[in-house]
Amino acid sequence: MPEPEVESLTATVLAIFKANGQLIGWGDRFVAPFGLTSARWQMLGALAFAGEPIATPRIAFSMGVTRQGARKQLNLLLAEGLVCKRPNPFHKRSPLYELTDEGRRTYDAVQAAWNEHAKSISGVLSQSELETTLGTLATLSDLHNQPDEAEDDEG
Amino acid sequence: MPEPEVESLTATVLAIFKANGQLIGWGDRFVAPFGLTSARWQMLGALAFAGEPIATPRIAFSMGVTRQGARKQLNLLLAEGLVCKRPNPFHKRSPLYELTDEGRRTYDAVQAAWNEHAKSISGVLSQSELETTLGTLATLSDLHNQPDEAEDDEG
DNA sequence: CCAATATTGACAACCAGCTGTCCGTATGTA
DNA sequence: TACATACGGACAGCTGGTTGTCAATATTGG
Repeated sequence: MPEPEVESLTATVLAIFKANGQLIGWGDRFVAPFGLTSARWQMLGALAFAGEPIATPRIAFSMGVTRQGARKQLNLLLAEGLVCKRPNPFHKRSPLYELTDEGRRTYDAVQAAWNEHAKSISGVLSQSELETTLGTLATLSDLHNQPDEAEDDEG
Repeated sequence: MPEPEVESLTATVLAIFKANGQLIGWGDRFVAPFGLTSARWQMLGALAFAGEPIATPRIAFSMGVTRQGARKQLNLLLAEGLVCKRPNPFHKRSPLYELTDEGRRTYDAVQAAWNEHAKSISGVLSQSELETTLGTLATLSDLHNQPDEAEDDEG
């Protein structure tokens, strides 16, 4: 039987895996009426959050996925007309991406629905709980990130 | 700009996605020397935790994945000799699974290494933080599980 | 100006989940 | 027993992530 701190950590990691699976599944069902999937919703969100045309590698970094993973979704969203390319004045082969009007409308509609849902469950999760959770998740992410991509060791 | 409670929830969900990705990647690297992947490590862990021969659907439920997902890993582990079938006296087509000696040895070795790692980072995450996080993740999982398990508030 | 190196998109292969379908086996009920 | 339903394995196909390789484009150094 391992020490209690090891058990807590193990349980937390397993809970992350489980929550991830549940949330992906729920998200897929949630945005299906809008013609989206969890992954595309997330990508639209990253583009909306960026606020300006942005290239693939930066989007990938901001989402914590690889360049190729982001590229795949970006190309799919491009084919669906939710995202458009803009020429990158600083790089001929790496265009910038931004939401189309339709992409923006779709995203806004989904966000309105998400806002409703989030408010409806905000009663059972206190702000401080969420912030503690956020901090723990950030720490765990940080402690297990790629050694060559970014090393952020302060302390 | 959404309300703060909605923002916290959104940030937490995104942090779950990110932590999940980082931990899967880290786990793959961590157990590669043992000839495992994150998914197989998890499966070995579920079998070890069960403590007795167990059938596919129960393992799937305990891991929060589908029957088919669990079955796939189980068959791969079977082919690798880390897991073995035992006849199920109550169901002819659904055998029970348990660790082989090699599976047990491999799992024990990985767990010893994990124990080391977990202890080494237990200093930066307090017990109470982990427990709060665990609770939040469980609540989020519960609120977003399959609709036939529990109802959602979508109107 | 040219050579060496780093970035980047495209493509392929792979891993690990999911769903759907088919068919055999259990189970409950009349 | 007989039938209807539920459960579970095999298989196929899809989604979404990963890595590796290659060719084209930037960037840097001599």
